[in-house]
Amino acid sequence: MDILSKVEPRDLKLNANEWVYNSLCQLILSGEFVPGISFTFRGIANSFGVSTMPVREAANRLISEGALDMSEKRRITVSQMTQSKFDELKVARLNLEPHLAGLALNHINSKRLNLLINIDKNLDYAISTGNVVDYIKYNYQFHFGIYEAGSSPVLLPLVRTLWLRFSPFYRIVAGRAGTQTMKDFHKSAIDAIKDKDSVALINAMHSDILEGMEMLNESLNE
Amino acid sequence: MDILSKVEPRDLKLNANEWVYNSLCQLILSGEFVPGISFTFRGIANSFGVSTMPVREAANRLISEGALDMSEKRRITVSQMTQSKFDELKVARLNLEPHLAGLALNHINSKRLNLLINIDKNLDYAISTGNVVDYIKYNYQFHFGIYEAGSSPVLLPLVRTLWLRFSPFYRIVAGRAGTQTMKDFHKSAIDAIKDKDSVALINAMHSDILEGMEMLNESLNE
DNA sequence: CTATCATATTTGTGATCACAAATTAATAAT
DNA sequence: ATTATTAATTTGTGATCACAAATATGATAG
Repeated sequence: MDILSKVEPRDLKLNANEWVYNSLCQLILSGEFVPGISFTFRGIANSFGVSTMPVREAANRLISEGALDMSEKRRITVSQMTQSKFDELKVARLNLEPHLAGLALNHINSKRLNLLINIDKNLDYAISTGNVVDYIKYNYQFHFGIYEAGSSPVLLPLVRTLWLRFSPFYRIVAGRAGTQTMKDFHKSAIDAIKDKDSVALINAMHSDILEGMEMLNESLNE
Repeated sequence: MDILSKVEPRDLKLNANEWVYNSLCQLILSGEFVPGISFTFRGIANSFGVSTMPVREAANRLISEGALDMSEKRRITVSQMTQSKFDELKVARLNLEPHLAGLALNHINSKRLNLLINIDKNLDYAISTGNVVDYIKYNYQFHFGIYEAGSSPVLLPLVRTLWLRFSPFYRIVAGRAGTQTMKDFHKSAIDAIKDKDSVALINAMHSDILEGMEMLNESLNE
């Protein structure tokens, strides 16, 4: 698998293991890694042109975060989803993310608001053209564009690990339902941000997550 | 620091890095590690009688989970608590743990119930005798005795990382307020389990967490 | 006694090596 | 052609080494 072409070049100020970790995260969050795909330490190390050492640190971290599995004997795989895991992810997202958005609200300035509006425009375009890869990317950017406005050193990394777990499954959705049926509540969220209405934002995010997870859930059961 | 004497001997079926990881977790969760205490990879490796390799994997994992910090330049420390981190931990706990308890309720059989009753007895004794170490231990056992009854592959590890973050601060509480003022809602929780009353259990856990975190919070501000 | 600078030590990081265990390929037997 | 058995390869794990950067130490000057 050609990995280097899909990954940011290494910033030499960063450690090799951080570079590999960030890159693998990016590949997972963008839906580049499909559930079931498998690797080896040496294989990833060769792809990145580093030794196995930084790969072990990066991959082991992702394994401990539940994004990857070390299993099926001696292979690193993108975790398979199960119904019960999915239900827990849904609960965790619904209970944490709206609150996280609420915490961030007061830190969203007009510059960031415009950024969000722009991201949402790109998202709509991706939906209308059926571009799943872009849909996944912009949806992530929209949510974390809100969350990252605040500084939440505990909740933000926690929520990121949730996204690492379900993101690989967007690809499956796309293969089945396409993007045409996708709904979101981003417009309501943007309005709530404009109004600085915390309750409205929390409700919008809750609805958005619920809608998105319902959609994913349907694909899971087919 | 003499670590080996406070740690389970190595089970040779386990990898060295898992042994080190579990041991460090145990030391953190039991309040053995106080905030600010610092280590080096080589130091820990010597304490455990292994090379730095498994220590790096274990410690890096704990760092990524937020339990340890690699900072203050080249030292591994138990993270300092801040008010904002604490508030986030409180929110996360209140939003996840009661629900986790609710999921577990139907899997708590009479054997486990008796175990919980017994743990709570030991907890009361620890409180009355001012034994903080035992208090921390039995409080952990009580909560996770409930949570672990269900199988929650997502929420349970998530919640465990929250406990890894605030547990070191019990020691500070103890040094200030003692155990005498400690209240809990374990009796209500036990009653709810007996009645198989999900709502009552969720409420009891919520109150218990709120109470415990309020107590910790007071110590944080002194 | 204090502050400054050069030296020595210790640190995390990444690469490489050794090894047993597991996987895969190749061979033989039916 | 299919299965059983053996050989070859590849795997994760842990130990060791090299090295630059950061820390600690000690000497020197005021």
